[in-house]
Parts: sequence; C-alpha cells; structure tokens
Amino acid sequence: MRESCSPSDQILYNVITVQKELSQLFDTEMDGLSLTRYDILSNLNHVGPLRQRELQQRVDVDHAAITRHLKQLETQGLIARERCLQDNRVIYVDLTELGRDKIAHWTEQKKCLSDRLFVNMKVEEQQHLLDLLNTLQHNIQHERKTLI
Amino acid sequence: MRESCSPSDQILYNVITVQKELSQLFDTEMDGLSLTRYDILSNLNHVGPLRQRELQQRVDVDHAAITRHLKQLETQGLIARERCLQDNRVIYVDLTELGRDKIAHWTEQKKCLSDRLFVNMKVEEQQHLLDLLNTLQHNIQHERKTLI
DNA sequence: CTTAACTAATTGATGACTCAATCATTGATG
DNA sequence: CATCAATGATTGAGTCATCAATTAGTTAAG
Repeated sequence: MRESCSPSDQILYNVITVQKELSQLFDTEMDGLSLTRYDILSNLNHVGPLRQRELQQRVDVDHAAITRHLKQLETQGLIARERCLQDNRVIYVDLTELGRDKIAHWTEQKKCLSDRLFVNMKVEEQQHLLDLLNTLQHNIQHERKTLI
Repeated sequence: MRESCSPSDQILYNVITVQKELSQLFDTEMDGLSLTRYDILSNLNHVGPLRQRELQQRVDVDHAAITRHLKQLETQGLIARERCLQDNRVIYVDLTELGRDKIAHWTEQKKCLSDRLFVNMKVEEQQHLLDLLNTLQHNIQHERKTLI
C-alpha cells in the first residue's frame, strides 16, 4: 500500500496509520485508558444514565465488547449498573462519583492533547479536513449498504 | 467523543470511525483478506523477495504478527520462505506463482473499490485531504517522540 | 578460543474485537 | 393462559494485535 502512488491509495493507507498511532498515543498519554473506554465514560458523562444497548450503539462496538468493558470499569469503581425495575432485561449504566471525577480529569488531558495535535492547523483547515473525512465516511457507508 | 463539538475532536473521532468501517468493508470485499495481509502481499509483489525483518518494518506491525501471518500465508500456498545461506538467521520471503496470481486479482479489486470511494472527490481535493492527514500524522509522531 | 553483545525469528501470555449461540425476560397471538 | 417471537445481556470461540522472554546464529574483543 505504501508503494502505491495514487492519492486515493495513500489516503486510505494514511487513515489506517493515523488511527493506529493515535490510539497508541492516546493510551500512553491517558494512563492506559483506551479510546473505547474513554468514549464509554464520556458518553455517560454527557448523557446521564444509559441502557447498555444504547451505550453500545453510541460507542459502536459489539454487544460482547461493551459487556466486558463495563465489567472492568465496574470493578474499577468508575461506573455502576442497575437493573431496570419496569423491564428486568435492561441494565442502566451510570458514572459513580469516582468515575465523574476521573473523566473530568481525562477530558482535560484529552483536550490538552488535542490542542497540541492541531497547533499548526487553522480552524478553516480543520473544518475542511472534517468535511473531506465526512465525505469519505459517507461513501464508505454507501458501499457497505449496497454490498449487503 | 461523538458529543463533543470542536472540529478537532470530531476529526479524531472520524479518523477512528473511518478506519474501522474501512477495514470491515475491505474484509468483506476482498474475500476475507485482511488489510494487513494485503499489505504484506503487495509489498512482496512490488519489491521482490524480502527479509522478514524488512517486511515487518514496511508493514509496520509487530515481529510476532508478521511471523504468524506468514505462517498462514505459507500454508495457503501464497508465499514461500527460504533461509539465507550466508546468514542463517534471516529468512527470505517471496510470493509463489499462486500468490502472484492472487495478488494481481486483489489489486484490481482494491483499485475498483478505491475508485468507488472517491468518485465524488476531485483530485485536488484528494491531494488536499492527503496533505492535511500528513500534517496530522506528523504532529502525532512528534508528540510520541517528545513523550518517550 | 571463548565469552559477550547483537540481531532475526519464534513462542507464550494478554487484551480487544467480532460472530454465533445462549439465557432470561417481555409481550403479543391464538 | 400457553406458546412463540423479539429483545437485552452474557458467554464461548476465533482472530489479530501487542509485549516480554526465548532460541539460534553472528560478530567482535579479550
């Protein structure tokens, strides 16, 4: 892939690389908190208690993955889970006090990192990059739909 | 992350998402060949026989991962490995005839997919996207260096 | 010559993700 | 009310990645 010359190939290759390096950077910078777990906690922080199912859709990983992450986060005391009384199948997930403290700290840390990653990029450029990425994402989703 | 509003946050989130969806699309479109394995075969196709070590650096995954991928690809008859006579530690890897046939087909398939993903993006836009991604990647690498 | 440092490849352990199968609960239909 | 489909969560198996430790071969210094 690295060998190919067309810009489109290089873009695809670059997206993969950036994601890989970004994840690693994130992990080391955030005391070992993975991007996925940050995403889980961040979602809970913004939109209060959530059903596991809803959280799974927002974070966009498998059911199984969510279950296992939440199990971990629960033993770390960052989140609490509670069965719904009306419907005994669903489990509501929310941050604990500790979780709320921690995520506040991590959010700050992430913002700091984010600032450093975009120092030399003007806001219009950022917006442009975002638009282009959105176009690409849209195309990918379209392809996936026509495939199924 | 999806909740946050600053363009930079959205960019980072989007890169993750695009990579995830792209990998899945690639897998389904290429008869289950993963991006990493495509990359391995593609490298071998372009730059002939390679030491495992060199291949590992080009594809940019762990030593262990390369060893295991090559083991698989060998049992599938796509590549061949041969010890170097001068230095018995190194193993040279090359495509077999079958491997060469297959990668030609997959390259075509990938080009086709790539074309579809960028239909509505002009070449200058593609180039611009690539430049912006490169800037981002450069910044990430810089951060990782200062961290270690 | 032998010991020590270096390099290439492999193996084992661990963690994250997916898919498929399962369990428990709910709700609707005959 | 009994059954059966639908839904939420869990579990098990398989893949792919990493790190750390190990094996095997090479090279250089005492």
